[in-house]
Amino acid sequence: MARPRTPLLDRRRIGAAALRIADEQGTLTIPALARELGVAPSALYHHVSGREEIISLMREELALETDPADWDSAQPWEQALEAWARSYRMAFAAHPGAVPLLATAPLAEPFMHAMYEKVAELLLTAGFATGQVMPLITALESFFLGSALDLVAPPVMVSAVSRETAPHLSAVLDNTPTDHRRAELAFDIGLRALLTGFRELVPR
Amino acid sequence: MARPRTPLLDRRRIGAAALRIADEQGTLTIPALARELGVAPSALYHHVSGREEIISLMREELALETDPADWDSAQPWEQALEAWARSYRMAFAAHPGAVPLLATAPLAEPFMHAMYEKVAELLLTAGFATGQVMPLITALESFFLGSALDLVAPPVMVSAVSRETAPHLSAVLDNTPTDHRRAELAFDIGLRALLTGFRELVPR
DNA sequence: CTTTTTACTGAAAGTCATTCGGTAAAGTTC
DNA sequence: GAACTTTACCGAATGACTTTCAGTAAAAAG
Repeated sequence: MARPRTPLLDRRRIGAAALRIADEQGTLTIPALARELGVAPSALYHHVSGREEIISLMREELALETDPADWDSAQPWEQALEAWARSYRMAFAAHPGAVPLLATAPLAEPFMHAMYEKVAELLLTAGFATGQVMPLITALESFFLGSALDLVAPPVMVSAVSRETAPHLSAVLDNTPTDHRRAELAFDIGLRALLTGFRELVPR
Repeated sequence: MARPRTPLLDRRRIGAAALRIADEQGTLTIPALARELGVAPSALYHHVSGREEIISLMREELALETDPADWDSAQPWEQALEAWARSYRMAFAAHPGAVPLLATAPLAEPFMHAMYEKVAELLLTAGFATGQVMPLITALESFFLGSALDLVAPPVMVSAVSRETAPHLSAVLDNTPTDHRRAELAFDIGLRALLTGFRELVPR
């Protein structure tokens, strides 16, 4: 019960386990994470500086789950952006319980740079102005993140009393699915709108 | 030191003080909030059920800060939506430190209903199909929330090393402001794109 | 004036993140 | 391969936090 013959922990395993815990329980505590890893809580601090860094590792793990082959910069930019969006969304949708933790977690620089470089090149070759590219990327990512949070947002319920005071809302909600398709529809319509809006921004 | 001659607390004061604390310190703790209110921590539990509810009160306070006169459903729908968006954004931008807490806070039903009812009516009279309205609202709100989170996102820095490995990103970042205009530009371009995208969705 | 309700205090319980000294195995050096 | 240094864990301890609960005295109600 001192040093194990083979290391039990590394940053990768910690991040993956933390993602599992947060996904199942909706929160992340060091004791729970240590239990999942079969280790004492204090052992974690030999590999990470603290809870914040663990959450960053989770975000990293999520980034690794987005299949990079999903979107190639060979395709026309609209298709490539859409593929990026869907792979982004799928990663978050696979871990809804962890989304609140991940929403504010900074992605470590090398990961971010790799992704942004790829998208930046895509948009530049598509003909967008240099000064437009970063705002476009940020706007897209904001939408992705907001949509991820929407995955765990409490569903809007119209009670009987408000049915009279909010007739339009009631009618609208009657025509809105209550299951997972609700968030999906919103994502689809928003993504489509963003892409058509972007198309008109390309200098000709 | 028992019951005060006039109540020191009510839900409104608690929410406002909590918003102040979170905004200044970036986090919210019950002791800090109690101190701000000149009260013992346990006193708060006579007015709210716990920390979660306090955060909802903060969200409520924020909603009250959006000037309802800012957007009238009398205007053409594009202008009204844009006004809604800007008042939404301004409220969040006024409390950047609190954004991470507020991002996942559910807004109490009466507030949400009032807002949604107004937007739903707007979109319905604009001619959108009933089944489209809620996805449109959700997509917009996702973008707003994501943009709010972007307000407190760490700025992307291109270190010297990545200048060679990420040439496109470097060029793009050189043409991107680093101050508050960064998030503002992204919001503007995203909002514009969403609105033009929406316009093409109206059944004729 | 008596009774009940209200709005607070103070102490205490339980959980959590984090630190630190100890320990034995693994790796390194000669 | 022996002596050392380093590594990767454990266990205990600290301090902060959220929440509960039994008082308490003023306010409000009857």
